Amino acid sequence: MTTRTSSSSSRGRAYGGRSLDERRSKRRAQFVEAGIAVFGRDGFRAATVKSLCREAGLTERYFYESFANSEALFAEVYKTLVKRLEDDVVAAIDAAPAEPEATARAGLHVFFETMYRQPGTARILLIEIFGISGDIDRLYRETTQNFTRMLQELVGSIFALGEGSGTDARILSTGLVGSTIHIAMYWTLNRYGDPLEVVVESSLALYVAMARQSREQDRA
Amino acid sequence: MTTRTSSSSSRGRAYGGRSLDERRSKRRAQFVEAGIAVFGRDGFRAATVKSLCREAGLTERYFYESFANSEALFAEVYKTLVKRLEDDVVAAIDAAPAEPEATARAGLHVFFETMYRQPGTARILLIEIFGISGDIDRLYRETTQNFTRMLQELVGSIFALGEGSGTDARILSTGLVGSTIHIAMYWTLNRYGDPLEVVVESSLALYVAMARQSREQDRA
DNA sequence: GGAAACTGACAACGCCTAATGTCAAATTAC
DNA sequence: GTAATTTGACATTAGGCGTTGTCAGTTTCC
Repeated sequence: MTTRTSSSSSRGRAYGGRSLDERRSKRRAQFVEAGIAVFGRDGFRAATVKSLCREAGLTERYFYESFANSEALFAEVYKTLVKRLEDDVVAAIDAAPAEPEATARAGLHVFFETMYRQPGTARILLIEIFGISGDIDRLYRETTQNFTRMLQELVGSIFALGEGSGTDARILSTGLVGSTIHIAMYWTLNRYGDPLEVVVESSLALYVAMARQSREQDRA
Repeated sequence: MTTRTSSSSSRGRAYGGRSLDERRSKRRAQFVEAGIAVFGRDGFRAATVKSLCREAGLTERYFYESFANSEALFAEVYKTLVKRLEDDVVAAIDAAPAEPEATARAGLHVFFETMYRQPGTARILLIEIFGISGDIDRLYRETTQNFTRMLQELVGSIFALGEGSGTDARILSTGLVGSTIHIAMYWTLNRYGDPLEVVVESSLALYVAMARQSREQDRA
């Protein structure tokens, strides 16, 4: 039992010109990058704490300083990659002509391009995420729901996914997101055998078809 | 080094009124059923050889008689469940009115009903299948491609997924299959919060929309 | 300059698992 | 009936992994 209080001056002093918080968060970031590399290359199952430490150039001790276990790191890695992708997609959408189809095309282009240029990211976002644990399943579900909601707001307001004949707009959006994810998965698992543009246009076609269908049903 | 040849009469005699092959294949089947139960309940990662043996009511020895490891059993379990689902879907399609939309609806209904009634099956087919190993990834890819091909043949010949504006029919089918899978996944992870019929109709709407789109493009 | 905190390399403990081996009891063939 | 095969329960081996601990060397604070 230590009597040292948190107000003690001996706690968290500078080292190497950096404060404790700075050092800690830098190490944490190193582990996240290491996780992106290792999980993307070897997969979650094959990744060990030791291999993550080796990749990060740090020791186990600092791993447990920031993460309870490798699953916690994986969750952080996943969130980081989703955030980066989301930012890129939003940036592309903002830069695109303010027209529904062009907007969707721009977003999809960035999405598939990322999957193509960063196979590790693709593996983590599309494949490794499944079957790790209940918590990770929940993370996936929440993330996908966020994306679906974003899709409904960004594109859905223009594309107008109407409800007709016993369908549900959220499920329709889920289906569209799923078609894109699955095409990406298929593309990734097939080592990117089809040209990027064909993949983008095919994926886009589903959105366009659904939008047109909804428009006609709104009219009726 | 044994000098016993395969023609020896001492090899594979009857026991309990059954031949060696019968006993072996029965044990094998027991393990497959146990795998369905355990993988579906606990997931692949949490399943151990011992737990599979306990569930099957057999010992490790017989496990290794039929399977090299738990991954091999998982592959067998997956194939078995896919086969059963495929048979059910085909049966429903054959029994449905020979009209495109009714056919698709019947198939989707059986698919989602199975996911609903057998959550373990849903978990194995939709979630556990990912990230186990490269071999299992390949199995998933091949299975999905088979389903996609079946979709193109069964429904695509009527729905006519035409190629227009730089799209590819196989990728479109992949997208449709993906939308269905993803809706099922979302539905499963959300503990079946939406009514079965709404899920079926929403999933169907994507096929119908895509078919209509293709028809119009064929005309042009 | 010296005490205290920090770092990094590595040891070590304990746990779990896959996979193989042992052996007595049950069953069958001759 | 008896020898050989089959079965089932259990032991054993070997190794990997997560996690915590040790300790000498470095940096900082006063």
